[in-house]
Amino acid sequence: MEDVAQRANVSRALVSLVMNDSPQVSDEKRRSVLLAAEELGYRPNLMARQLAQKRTHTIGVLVNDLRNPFFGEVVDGIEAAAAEHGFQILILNGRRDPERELAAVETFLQFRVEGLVLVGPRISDGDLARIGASTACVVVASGASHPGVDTVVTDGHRGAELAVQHLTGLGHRRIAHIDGAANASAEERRGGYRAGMRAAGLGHLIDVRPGGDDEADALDVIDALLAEPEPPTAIFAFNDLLAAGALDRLDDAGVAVPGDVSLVGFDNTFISALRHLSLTTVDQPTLSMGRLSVTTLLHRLSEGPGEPIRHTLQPELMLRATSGPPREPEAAAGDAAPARR
Amino acid sequence: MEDVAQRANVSRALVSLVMNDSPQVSDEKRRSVLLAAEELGYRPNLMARQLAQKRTHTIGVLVNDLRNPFFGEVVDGIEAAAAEHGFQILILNGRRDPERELAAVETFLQFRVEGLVLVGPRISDGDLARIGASTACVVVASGASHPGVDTVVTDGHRGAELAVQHLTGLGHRRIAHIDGAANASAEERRGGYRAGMRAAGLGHLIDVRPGGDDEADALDVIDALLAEPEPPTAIFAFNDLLAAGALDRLDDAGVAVPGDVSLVGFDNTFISALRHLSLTTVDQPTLSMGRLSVTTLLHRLSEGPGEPIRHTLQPELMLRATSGPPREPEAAAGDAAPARR
DNA sequence: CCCTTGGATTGGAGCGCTCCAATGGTCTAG
DNA sequence: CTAGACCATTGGAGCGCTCCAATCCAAGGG
Repeated sequence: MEDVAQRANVSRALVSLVMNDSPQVSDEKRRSVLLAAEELGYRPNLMARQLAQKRTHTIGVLVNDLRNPFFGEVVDGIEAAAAEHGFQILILNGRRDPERELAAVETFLQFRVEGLVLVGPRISDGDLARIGASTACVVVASGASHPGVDTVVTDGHRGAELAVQHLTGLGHRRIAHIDGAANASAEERRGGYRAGMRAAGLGHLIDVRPGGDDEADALDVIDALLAEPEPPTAIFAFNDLLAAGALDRLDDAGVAVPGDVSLVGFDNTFISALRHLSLTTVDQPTLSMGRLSVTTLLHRLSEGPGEPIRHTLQPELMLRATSGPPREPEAAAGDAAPARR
Repeated sequence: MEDVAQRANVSRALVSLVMNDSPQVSDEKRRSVLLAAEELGYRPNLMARQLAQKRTHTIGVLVNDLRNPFFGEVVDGIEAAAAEHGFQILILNGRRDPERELAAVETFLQFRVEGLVLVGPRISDGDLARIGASTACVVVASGASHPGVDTVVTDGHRGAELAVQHLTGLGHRRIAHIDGAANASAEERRGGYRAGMRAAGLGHLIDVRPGGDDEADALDVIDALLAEPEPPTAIFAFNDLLAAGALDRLDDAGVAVPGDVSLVGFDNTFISALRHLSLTTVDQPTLSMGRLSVTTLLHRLSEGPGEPIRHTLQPELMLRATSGPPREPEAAAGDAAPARR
C-alpha cells in the first residue's frame, strides 16, 4: 500500500479511500492510484482491513452434510441473500459431529463473523443458548424450538402429520416411522408422526425405528420391518434419502410399492421428483428458508438482542407414486401385485 | 489480550505463547493464563493473528454447484485431507458463472489463502494460467489440461470411451451424447464420445446435443431426439443428473429403457445406484480426488513453482440396468417391451 | 483584502496479534 | 565461587490497513 501511495504521489490514506471507493476523491487522483495499484499488482489485505475496521461483513454458515441436496439448496438460498446484502459467507462443515460443530463455531467466532447461520445443527440446546447469548445466531432447518436463538424452520410436526394423515386416509393402520437419529429435526417429525397416529386412533400401532441420515441407513431397518410377523403396510421416512434406501431394499425383497407397502419421504429433494422414484414426500421451501435465515440474522444484527424470533414455514405434501391404499386383507394371496404407476 | 495478561500477571507475549500452546511455558503460568482467559471470555482474534503471522493456514475452495452430490463428495474429501494437515478451508460458490468465480478467486486472494482448489471451474484457461502463475492452485474434476496449473482429474476421455464401447459392444450404432454445455469437463467427455464412436466405425453417426447441468436440462433434448426420423437406440449423458432427467422424459414418452433406448450416465453419484434408477454410469473416485487435490496443493506449496503436476485417476464403468442390447430391427413392432430389470 | 466555508488530502494513532532480541533467573561444571 | 548454558519471560517493533483530526487550498462573501 505504501508502494502504491508513493508511486501515485499520494498518501497511504488516500489509497485507502480509493480502495473503498469513497466519493470524496478527485477523479484525477483516483485514476492515478488505480493505475499504480494495477501496475504493482496490489491487492488489499482483507485481514488487515477487517482488523482495522473491526467489521468482517461475513456470516458463518455451518452445514453438516454436503451430499444431501437438501442442504445444498438451503445454502444456495443463504448465499444469494447474503450477497444481496453485501455479506460474504464462510462455510464450515460439521460432518454430523457435535464436537466438530462446536469447533467450527469457535472458528467462526475467532474469525469475528458478524453472525451465524447453523443449518441443521446437532449442537445441544444448552450450547446453542450459550452461543446465541453472545452472538447473533439463527438456526435453520432444525425442528425443535431452541431456547435463546432465532429459528427458521418448516413445521416438521405438521409435515409429519400430513404424511401420516395421507396414509391413514388411504386406509393404512400399521404405519412405521424410520427416524432421523441424531438429526436436528428428527424429534419434531417423530412427534408429528406420533400425534398423527394417535389422532387416527392408532396410538397402539406407533412403531418408530432408529434410522439415520441417508440411503445406507435404511437397509437394516427395512429388513427388520419385513421380518415382523405383521409388517407395516406403510412407512414414513425421516427424509428422502432414507426413503430412497427403503425403496431399494423393499424392491430387493420383492415387496411392491405401493402395492404391498406405501412409502413417504421428507424434503422433496429433486431425487424424489424423478419419475422412477416418484416418491410421495413432504416439501420444504429450501430456498426461502435459506433467504429468510439471512434476513432474520440481519434483522437481529440491527435490532440487537431481544425475544427470539421464530419463523415457521408451512410444509406441503407432494403426492406421487409411492403411496396408495393398502392391499385388501382377503386379496393378500394369489393376486398379482399391481405394477407401480 | 492485554486484559488477560494483566489478570494473570504476565506479559502479552506470554499469553500469545500459551494461546499457541508453545512447549516452553511453565505449567503454572499456563494454567493461570488459561484461567484468566476463561474468566474473561477471551478468544484470540484470527484476523490479527494471521496478519501478524503472515500465514492463514487456509485454502480456498471454489465450488459451482452444491446441489449435485458429486461436488459435495469431492468437497468432503478436500475438507478431510485439509483438516489432517492443519488447514482450514474457505468455501465460496461460483454458481456456474465465470464472473462470479473470478470474483471469488479475488476474494480468496484478498484473504491471503495459501492455496486454491477449484472444483470444476468455468474460468477461462487464460485467467486460470494467470491465477496459477502467482498462486498455488489445483483444478480438480475439470477435464481439459489447463496450462500452468496443477490438475487432479478422472480421465473423462477414457470414461466416455468406456461408456461408448460398452454401448457399441452391446450392438448399438445410433448413440447420441447429451453434453455438459459449459461444464469444465464437458469437452473432454465429448471428445471421448467422439473417439469411441469413430473407433467403432460409427463416426458418421456422431450426434452431440447441447445439454446442461442437471435433470431439467435433459428434457428438451430427449424430446428433440425422439422426434428424429431415426431416434438413437442409446444415449450417453454428461452426468448422472442429466441421465436421470433423460430417464424421466423417456419414461414419460413411453419409451422403454433399456428396451428401446439404453442410457449411460457419468459420476456414479449415489442416485445412480438407487435400484429404481439403477443407472449404468461411469464411476469417479470422488473422495480420492478431493484428498489428492489437497496433497497436490501442499506439495506445490512446499516445492514452489515448477512443472504443472497432473494426476489422472482412472474411471470405471458401473454396469446397471439402463443399458442393454438394442431391440432387433425385425422385432420392432408388436413385441411387448421387456420390463426393466 | 481578509475571513469563512467546504472539499480534497494527509499524518499518525490504533486494530490485536506474533516475533525477535534481550533480560533475568536457575542450574551445572570447572 | 563463578562462568557458561539454558530456560522461562518480557518489551517493543512490526503486520497492512482504517479512521480521526488536522491541514491545505481554492472559491465566495462581506
